[in-house]
Amino acid sequence: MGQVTSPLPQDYPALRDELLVRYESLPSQLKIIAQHLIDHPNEAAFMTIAALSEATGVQPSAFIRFSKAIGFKGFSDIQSILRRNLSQRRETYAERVARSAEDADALPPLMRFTQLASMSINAVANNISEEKVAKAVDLFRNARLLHVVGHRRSWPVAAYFAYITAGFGAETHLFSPAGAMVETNVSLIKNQDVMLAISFPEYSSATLAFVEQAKQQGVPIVAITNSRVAPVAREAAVVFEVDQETTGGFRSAAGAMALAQILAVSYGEAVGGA
Amino acid sequence: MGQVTSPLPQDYPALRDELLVRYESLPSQLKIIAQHLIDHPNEAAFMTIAALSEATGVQPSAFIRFSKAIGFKGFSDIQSILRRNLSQRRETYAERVARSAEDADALPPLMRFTQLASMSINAVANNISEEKVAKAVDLFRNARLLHVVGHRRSWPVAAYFAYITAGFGAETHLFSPAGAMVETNVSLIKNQDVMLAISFPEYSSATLAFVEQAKQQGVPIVAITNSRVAPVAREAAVVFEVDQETTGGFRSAAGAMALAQILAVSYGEAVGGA
DNA sequence: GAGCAAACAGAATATTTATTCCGTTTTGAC
DNA sequence: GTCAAAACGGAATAAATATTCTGTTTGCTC
Repeated sequence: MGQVTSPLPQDYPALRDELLVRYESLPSQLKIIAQHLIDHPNEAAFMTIAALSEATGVQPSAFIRFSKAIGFKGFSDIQSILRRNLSQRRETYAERVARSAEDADALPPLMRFTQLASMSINAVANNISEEKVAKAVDLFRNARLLHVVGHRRSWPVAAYFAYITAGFGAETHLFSPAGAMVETNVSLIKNQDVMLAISFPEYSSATLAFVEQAKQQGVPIVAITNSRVAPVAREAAVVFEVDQETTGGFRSAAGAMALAQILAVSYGEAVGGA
Repeated sequence: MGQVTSPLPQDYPALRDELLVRYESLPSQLKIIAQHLIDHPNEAAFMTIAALSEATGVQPSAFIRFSKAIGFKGFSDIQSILRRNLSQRRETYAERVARSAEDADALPPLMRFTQLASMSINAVANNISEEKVAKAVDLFRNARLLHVVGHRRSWPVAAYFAYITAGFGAETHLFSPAGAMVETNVSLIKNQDVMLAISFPEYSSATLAFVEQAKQQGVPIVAITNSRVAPVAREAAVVFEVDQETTGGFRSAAGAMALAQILAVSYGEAVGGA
């Protein structure tokens, strides 16, 4: 009792700092609690211990051990700090957007991009059809090799799709972004394959070249692009349109990424991957 | 019982409207309560009935009468509405916990992922701060070389950021995903550089190794990760937390992508790129 | 101003929620 | 491997909080 100890945190910033300092020295269950309080202070502020226990998978009694380990009398002391902090909260995103509803450009600059991303995703949510996804997945699962092509800003989408499907055990071939080994890449395309092509304006000529190679080999194409009449769309067996919203000349990749995830996970479920 | 009545408010705006409409027709004590809830919804959210009784000078039992007069079963129902309103993120998070089993999977399967993506982006929008972005951008623009590291599912995010900043004329070095040329990569890290590290569970050991290399060279780290106590966060000068919501074990990359775009475009504006 | 219905205060009760206790398991040192 | 200390899980208990109940008061109608 008479030992030297840092004073008990009285507000949330102090509490957070204290937890960050102590984190490494805490036992496993208490680490989970500390992390949860650091990552989700607002939720924890008005959840009961039972609910937090459910959310974290840690027993209620551990929350008391945790509180006492930090120096508090009980968990309620910690919660009251969280609650005080919450009552001085910032305006939420939705409120800020609502407040500057009409003059969209009056949005805080950072908000423009998150709003853009939301719009992009909503567009995907509204336009996607189960049938098309099923059709694409059928092509994927019956293929010998699954080629994925995308350059420039479409490259991350391609890489994302390739990563997830590879995790499901798919034989995936992601075209490397450097144009260097074009021939090597092309020579891999065989009759029984399928190709996912992702292409947005201004359409990369390299992507288009690969697509036409595939087409000549009789390989079906699944396209993610912005328009039914985009170059890759005309060659494709299945076309997913993602209308990329723009603000100030910047496009959001969020919709295309969400779609890539949907296709990849649907594929995974179809092949019974974990 | 069998009478026509307006449906019970489910969220705070609806509750507030309902109270405003009914206000004049309420008896005196209940008027006081209604006014207090309208004027101080945030405090009321986590006060006990006893505390509210003290604050308003109205007996506890009146709060129950009030709740029933509006149509609720008890005052707890009203408080849960106030609490949901207080932290918008809690809505999604706690809902997931509360009805994880039945409701989440009831959504059309494809919708799960777009909804997940929206949640992920909202979380970013709510937590981002102009100061942190400015700080990160400052580090980026003053650096000799801008290293970008991310593996596995973080790789697309890294590639996206690298692509956009390169377009603004940044000297960008994107660590190649194959572990092959580790030494070559590491030897590029010099004193005057900066590193953007993107890392989510399960944290790639390769990413962490690069980060520690950079740290030893005195290179400042900007981290995009899921928690303040994540491995890369502890080394970093600036930490952006992106809480990756999950459904059925799948994470959405949408939030991280949106953040990468924000950072990249902010950098572009700072250096006056087109 | 008598009669009646609605509203009220305060105590009693039921319910929920935090905390303690203790036997078992895990961890770390030798 | 053995032992001791620390950590843990889960049931039991204590504390708090919400809700109900009852006798009393207020306000309205005639």
